[in-house]
Amino acid sequence: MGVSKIINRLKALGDLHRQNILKLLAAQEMGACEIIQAIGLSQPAIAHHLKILKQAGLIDSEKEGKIVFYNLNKDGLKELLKQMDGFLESLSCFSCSLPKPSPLRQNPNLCTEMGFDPEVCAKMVGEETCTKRKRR
Amino acid sequence: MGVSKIINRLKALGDLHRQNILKLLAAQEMGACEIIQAIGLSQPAIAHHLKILKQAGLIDSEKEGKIVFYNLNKDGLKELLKQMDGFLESLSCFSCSLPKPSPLRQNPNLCTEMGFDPEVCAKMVGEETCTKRKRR
DNA sequence: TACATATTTAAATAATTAAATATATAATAC
DNA sequence: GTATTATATATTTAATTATTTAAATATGTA
Repeated sequence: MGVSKIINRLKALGDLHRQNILKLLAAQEMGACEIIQAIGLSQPAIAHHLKILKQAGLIDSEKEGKIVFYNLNKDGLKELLKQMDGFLESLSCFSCSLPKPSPLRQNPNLCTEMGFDPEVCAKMVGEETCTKRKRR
Repeated sequence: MGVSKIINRLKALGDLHRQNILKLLAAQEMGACEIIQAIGLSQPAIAHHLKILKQAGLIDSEKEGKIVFYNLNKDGLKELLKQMDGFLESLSCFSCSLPKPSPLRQNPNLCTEMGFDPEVCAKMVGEETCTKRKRR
């Protein structure tokens, strides 16, 4: 359950309604029908947002009778913070190293000639993305 | 510059192409034309993504001659981590308090009767959102 | 004039939403 | 007990809206 990918969590958090739902759940546990009333969207729309938040591992649900109760998944939220930290770490955000200058600084014509080193690209974002496109 | 809202930053980060651009810039500074070749999207599409990242304060740009060079905005990225931490803090993710149970636990009929306390709602997500909808 | 990038425009795609429908549980009638 | 009705939520469908994209155009620089 606690293994949602960071991209899904970021997308889930990148919506104001969903952020508001999280804020409500921070105040207290809520049944779905309460969330509908509080947010003011239709029942299917709320169900949709709750599903996205659940799949992202940001909330939990528990059914009691005909009511489904929702709560924050604090572990999932904390894990997202760790994921963010790891992502920024991978971008060397916490090291003081100055960025390596682009080869274009030395030779501005390089852009039309050969462009960015495909090996470095493949290393950063994966083969498929980088080799797909042929030089013009 | 360093004051982008968290929602814009989350939206900016919630796209795989844009994450890949950040990863490329972690390896080195790049001219826009290099990024185009590395990612394999059209020039206008890359320009669009770069604009979104710039507006979110996640990258910087510097023009030299006809080439625009892009770099990570490490301060912006670090600030986002702080914003995330603050957001989770506001959700009490780091306190051990058990969530207050929904009043529906006691009285399952409350949902059709009166629903969620409008005052708590307003406090969490703002007046507009909560009072808009009239009780049925 | 040629090149690098940004902007505008229009098309394609994806996300959001509400209406309609389906499922499950509870309450009531018989 | 079984049937019936009502309630809570999920799912499906279709419409709307926002995002992404490429083609065309504009701007700035060598």
